[in-house]
Amino acid sequence: MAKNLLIVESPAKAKTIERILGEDFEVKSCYGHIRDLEKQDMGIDIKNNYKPSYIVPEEKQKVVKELKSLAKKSGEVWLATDEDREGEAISWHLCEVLGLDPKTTKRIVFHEITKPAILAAVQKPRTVDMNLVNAQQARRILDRIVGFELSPVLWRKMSMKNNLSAGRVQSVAVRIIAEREREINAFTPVSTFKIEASFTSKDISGKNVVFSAEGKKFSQEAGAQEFLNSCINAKYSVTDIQVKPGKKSPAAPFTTSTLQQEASRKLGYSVSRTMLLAQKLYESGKITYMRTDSVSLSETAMDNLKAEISSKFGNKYYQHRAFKNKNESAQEAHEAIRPTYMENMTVDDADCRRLYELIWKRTMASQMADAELEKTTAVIQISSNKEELKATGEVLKFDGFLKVYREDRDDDDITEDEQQDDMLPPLTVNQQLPLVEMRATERFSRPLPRYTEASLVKKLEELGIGRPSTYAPTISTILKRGYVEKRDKEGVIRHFRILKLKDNAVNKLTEQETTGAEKSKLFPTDLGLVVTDFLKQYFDDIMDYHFTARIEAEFDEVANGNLKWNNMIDEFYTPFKKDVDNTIENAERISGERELGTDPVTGKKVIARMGRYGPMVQIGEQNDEEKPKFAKLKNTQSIETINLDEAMELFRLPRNLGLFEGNEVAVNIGRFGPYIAHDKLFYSLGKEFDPYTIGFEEATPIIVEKRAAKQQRTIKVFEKEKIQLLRGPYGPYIKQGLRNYKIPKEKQEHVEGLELAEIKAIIEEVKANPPKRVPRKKKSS
DNA sequence: CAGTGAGCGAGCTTCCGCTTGACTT
Repeated sequence: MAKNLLIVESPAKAKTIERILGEDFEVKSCYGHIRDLEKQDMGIDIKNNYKPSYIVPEEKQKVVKELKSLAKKSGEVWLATDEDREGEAISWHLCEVLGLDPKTTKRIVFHEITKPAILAAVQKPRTVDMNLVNAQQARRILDRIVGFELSPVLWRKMSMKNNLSAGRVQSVAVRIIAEREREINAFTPVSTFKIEASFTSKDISGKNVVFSAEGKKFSQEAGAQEFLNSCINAKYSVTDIQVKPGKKSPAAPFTTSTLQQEASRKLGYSVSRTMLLAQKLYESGKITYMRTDSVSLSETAMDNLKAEISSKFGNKYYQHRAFKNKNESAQEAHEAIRPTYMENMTVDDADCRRLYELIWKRTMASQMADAELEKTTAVIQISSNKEELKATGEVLKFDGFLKVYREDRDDDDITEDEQQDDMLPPLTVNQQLPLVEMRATERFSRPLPRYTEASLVKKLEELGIGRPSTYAPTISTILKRGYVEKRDKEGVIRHFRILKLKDNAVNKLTEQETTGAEKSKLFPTDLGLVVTDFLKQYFDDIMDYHFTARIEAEFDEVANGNLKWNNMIDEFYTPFKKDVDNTIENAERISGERELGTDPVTGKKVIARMGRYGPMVQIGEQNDEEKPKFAKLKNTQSIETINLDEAMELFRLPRNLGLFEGNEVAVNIGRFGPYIAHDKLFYSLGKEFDPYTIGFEEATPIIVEKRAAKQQRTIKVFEKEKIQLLRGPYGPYIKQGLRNYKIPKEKQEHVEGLELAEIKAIIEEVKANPPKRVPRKKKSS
């Protein structure tokens, strides 16, 4: 009898399942979706009740062909795609393409790749759930409509029109970044003076140790001053000691989002790097599937963990825990991310090791006992006034899960008053405490930090926007489109005041700190800000943070069979299309224009705005008799924050530094950054040079050095034929005009001896057999 | 590689969500 054919989405899963099911089944993978809407006319027949037209994309034709021929030969086809909306749709598309009847074809589901789960699934097949499929079609069609209607609006209305795009997910992601930036710009720090005193007491071994206690906060320096004055010559004694038990519980096992967050905080990985490494671990069978929103573990895994924890740390450290998903949008088609075998504490692959160990620890900790703490608070009385001081300390009584893992937190989750509690020395009520010193330190409130890739993912997940498989690609998209940039920001120096009471005298001093420094954060570009404002103005519905949640509720209604998908789409499309048409008709071009003031020399208006090639400033207007002068903004500047002085500074380029070897030395900023132009040649300026201040003495050595370096790279030149023999980073090569030609390996050894005829032959050879072009790897974060 | 900032308008771009692929500048 012919074998059964069982189709899953992932090839790695196929292998495992084939082992479990044995001889009767051949298990194959369809590699995700096999069909998509065609691009012509959006792939949707609006007039015909939104009828979708699907095609098998080029890159999927091989898989589809193979599945078709296997299906023909097989006894029965089983559909085992993931148990979620997308998985159901994939099963239906498979029916359509393989000529199977969705009403009778066996459809099975499982959430975990374990023998009991899969054998149980095979025992109770169902058929494709068309309501769920329709919910997916509605999702797909709505996303296509939003993306393919909105993007062209941007092409029409933006002066910078190079493949701009808009979409349900990406545009809201940019909005999140844009709004945070504006909050930060609008933030005014408020300072307070916090009282902190340090005392000495004896520890258990009788040694004198210093500990600190905190008091009132004052909003003004005068209040703090007055308080410290009142403490001169005061005595301090303990009036009360309270000891309270506390506990800490471990976090749930990893989902895609929490893995990305922790790998970012603990290992400094970008979201895409985390996913790349996780994919490698998954493909080599080391961890379970890495694109998941589920926090649950399989029974098998739980048993495995119990045994592992008990044998490594003892029964006391084990605690059974079943985690529930707090996230309403979760579809839970898979397990949480965990090691496949807990007995493997690490992996050989050095690249993957740190991520694996992180997953191992988090999984382990999730089934371990709470950590037990003891929190001590001592109240300290001041003899000369009514205020009290409080000293707090924390002692770990039982480490529990902290033995293996401690979760990191984002800056914005840590409240201002929180502090790291250390141990207190043993204190007794009525004990007199000698004061070391008391300080009132000025502290400034801080704005929320800018988003990292990972904290953006966290925010998107909270809003139910995007899916585990799209978090990393979404970030790549908004970076690639130039809506957002990932970069560092240097901090600025700020002074703060300290009032110090020591030896019965109060003194004032000023210290400085760096504030506002950020590393690898997401900043909106002017393009991102301007496009966000535009979309918010004309499409506030789609830009609403809860838009996705709202339509998800409707997709659920479709999935439950209470709503027809075409009706749902029509309800959305009719008003949306009206907005699109109205915007195209009436909206002004997007410029983000901001008037900065007037040029002190000419008295003309100075304006910052978006231009054809990016953000810029201009003196004068288009209609003036004289053409306006233009200058590009620096990378770190923004239309929103640049002031008149900074703008005028930009017009100082190009600068002429004088004559060198009889030719002018000019400095300017071009398409590729700052450069020196000299004798028709260009020399890029490194980061260490500032084009606005660089002088003749600094500029000429750059010319000389770069020229020498170029000489070194040049092996031979044939002026007449415009052929150069050069040394590049990949070895010697031939350059004729603008084209480069690779020199065959066997001839690279003696390039110096290559003659013109031989070189020409190589060029002809390469032209005749052009090297296969590999699609350039997409730049990812 | 290294200007530009306006308009004409051919032909093109674009979405989200599933999944991995394969090779030389």
